[in-house]
Amino acid sequence: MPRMAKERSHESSKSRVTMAAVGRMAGVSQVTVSRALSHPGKVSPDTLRRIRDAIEATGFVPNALAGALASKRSNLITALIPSLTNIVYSSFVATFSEHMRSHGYQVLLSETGFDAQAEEALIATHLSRRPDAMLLTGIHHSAQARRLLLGADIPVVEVWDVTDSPIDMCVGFNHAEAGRAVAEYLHGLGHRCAGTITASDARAVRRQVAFADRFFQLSGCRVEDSNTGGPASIGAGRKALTDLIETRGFSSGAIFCSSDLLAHGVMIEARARGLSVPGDVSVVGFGDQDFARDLDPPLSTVRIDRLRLGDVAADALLCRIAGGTPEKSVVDLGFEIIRRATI
Amino acid sequence: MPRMAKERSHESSKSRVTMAAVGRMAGVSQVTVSRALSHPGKVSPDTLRRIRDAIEATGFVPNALAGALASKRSNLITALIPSLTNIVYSSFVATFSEHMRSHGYQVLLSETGFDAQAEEALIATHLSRRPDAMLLTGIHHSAQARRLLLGADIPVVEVWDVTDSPIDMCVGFNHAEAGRAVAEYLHGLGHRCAGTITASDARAVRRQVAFADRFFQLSGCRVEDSNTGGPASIGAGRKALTDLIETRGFSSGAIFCSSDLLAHGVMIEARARGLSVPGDVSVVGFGDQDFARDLDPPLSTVRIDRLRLGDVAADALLCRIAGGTPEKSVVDLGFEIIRRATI
DNA sequence: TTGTACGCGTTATCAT
DNA sequence: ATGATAACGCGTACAA
Repeated sequence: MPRMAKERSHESSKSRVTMAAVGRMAGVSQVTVSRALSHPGKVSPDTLRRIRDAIEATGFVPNALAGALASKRSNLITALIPSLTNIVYSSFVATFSEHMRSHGYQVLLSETGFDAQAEEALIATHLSRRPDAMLLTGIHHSAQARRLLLGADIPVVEVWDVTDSPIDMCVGFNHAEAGRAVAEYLHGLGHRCAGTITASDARAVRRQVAFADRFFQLSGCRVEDSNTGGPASIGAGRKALTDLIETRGFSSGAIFCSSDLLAHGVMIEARARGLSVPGDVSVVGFGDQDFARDLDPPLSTVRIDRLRLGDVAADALLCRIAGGTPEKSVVDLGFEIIRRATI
Repeated sequence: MPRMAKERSHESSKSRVTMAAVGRMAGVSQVTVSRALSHPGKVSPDTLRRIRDAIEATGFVPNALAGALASKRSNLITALIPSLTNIVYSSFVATFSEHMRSHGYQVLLSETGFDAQAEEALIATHLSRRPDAMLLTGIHHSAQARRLLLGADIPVVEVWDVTDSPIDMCVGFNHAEAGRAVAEYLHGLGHRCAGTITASDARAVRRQVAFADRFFQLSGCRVEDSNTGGPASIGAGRKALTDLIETRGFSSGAIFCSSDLLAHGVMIEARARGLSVPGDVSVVGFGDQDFARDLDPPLSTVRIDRLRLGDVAADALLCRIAGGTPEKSVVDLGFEIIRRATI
């Protein structure tokens, strides 16, 4: 009994045209197809044409998995951010991604939800894709996360914060300094009473604590804080002002919010309560989101150059990938207090 | 002269511990390590322990590229959305990603910037990673894009719109219907004069056109439109109301905005001009973003169940990946007009 | 329960 | 300018 040709036991129906197939059609070997794609100059114009025709005809799309496996370069960058829906992070990562894309890299993005355990798990998953570099948000990571990263031995940039001991490189600003600066600024403007509204974000809390300490130091006024217990939103800001007023004895003064969104909520709630801004309550946001200048009155805030942050982080990674050493492994981009009409 | 061992010409310093290495340390072969990871039940408890110890000791992270190449399953889903910073899309994709993650898939995300050419290029790049499925936003794609997708022969879901001829599956709602519904709703409320404010988004424009046609049909009022010529924002909304009033002769009536953000801008600008909402101008947004209910007055809008959209799209893909056939290849999720205090 | 052999589709090296 | 060949690190089939 004749043995039948063994069937492919593994029938997947996905795209199956390979460089070898393209090569056959063009009358060359697989290697030449590979060369035609990566070093067109090293292939004769005539074969190049035939290969391109064959690619067109077959709809060939190179298999980047195989390429990465063979070359040990995935052209993949991995990024972990706390939240996709928080525009502060998404706008930053959009810049970062575009910068990377223009250099031939794709960015694999995941949300950690501000959770270090989730981050750790994601780091492992991401590393399994063998990224050429990785971006993390913040400087606090689980011990295992650090171990994994160190073991992976790829460029890593931590953003939105600064530290003397980055895993590899870091780009951001000092949150405690920012909190203190706002305290000093408000005090300098004559404010003697202040409250804070803070979302549940560790960096926001550090700003708040620094603000409260410094403001107390300067004015002797104990700063009441209302923590939203969740992500920043306009609704959370309204609730928090209510909380400050109704349960924490806040009557008037300045309010430092951990985000512009909260500040916006404060403005709405204040108006609804018949309180004037900045007459009865002054408000300072954080982030200088684009709507801040468009509110009425325009919102005072702290500007972080998010786009620059994205670019600097991307450049740092690209530099290290190229084998270089960045001038500084820690870049403090600083911040800027923007005075508008709410203080 | 003795031949020296050939050097690895290809020194990359990245993580190089393999299953084979783990196997050596545990005293088993590479396959057994592979099995220990994917089918722990098929490995004796004792070797399983030794393998796990070895993994722990070496910090082994499996190479998903090699795995995908061998198994023809990448556990990667690719998604293309117009904008990362537009919360309407980012909140949807966050749900989608989380849903996929919980099923063992990672999502590779890119922004098209509402540009079909950019989309086409991104589709090719994404396909090179051999995703197990793909998500696209919208139903209009370049001919080449369709060709690529069809050739890739993977599940595809198109979201945020519906059509009778999806590439594969589609989940969304009918934009023209939504525009008409708002026109009818406003007319039913007694409005006889209306304007529109529209961002430069093809779907938004389709809603606007349908709205204008229907409203004219019902009331005889010619609907003036102000197109923002860019993405939606509060600032754009303020400008557009100004434009409507100062250059298009709009004095009072209802305004249908293509997004809640624009509507919010309209409310701010109206107040700044001493116009009352909804007394002088009534406003309807689109999207029901979470802040809509927190504005003062609360914003009327059209709700799209974005989270459900993300879940349904994910389930559709998962179903097809599992080899099943979804009950319906086109799912119309509809929309809901939410009346709050601005109309 | 475990191992051997092979193939996945590409890049790198060396030879022609 | 082009090709042959050997990795790359893992899954799958099959044998032991």
